[in-house]
Amino acid sequence: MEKNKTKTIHEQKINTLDPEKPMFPISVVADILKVHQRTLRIYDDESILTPSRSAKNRRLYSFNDIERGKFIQFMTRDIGINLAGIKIIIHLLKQQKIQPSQYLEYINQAGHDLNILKGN
DNA sequence: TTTCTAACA
DNA sequence: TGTTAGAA
Repeated sequence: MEKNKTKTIHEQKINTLDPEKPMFPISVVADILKVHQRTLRIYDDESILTPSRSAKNRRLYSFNDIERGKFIQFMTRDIGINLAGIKIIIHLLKQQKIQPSQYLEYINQAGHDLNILKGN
């Protein structure tokens, strides 16, 4: 019937939902974040968003990587901070062990507190 | 066909 | 930031 069924349903479910599992190629992420692939490669070069790599050296982004990407876009587009600033902020968030799923909430609150939000 | 790096506009 | 050449 089903070939290659070497894992239990339970294990497969865990794999599917693991937010750190590298799954998406650069094209998909660029589309989701509405940025050029070039931009994602620059983030990678600058150690701002560093996906893992496949055996063939292709970038593979996880759900958490995409959350980090949304956060980066929010900071660049809505707050107007540059990459040097983003680099520092990400470093601080990491130190404080803030999870990627909370990045947007965290920085949005900070933006309101400081009245530095553009638009919205 | 897609992604890679590097370089140029 | 966007585009492209050439390789893999």
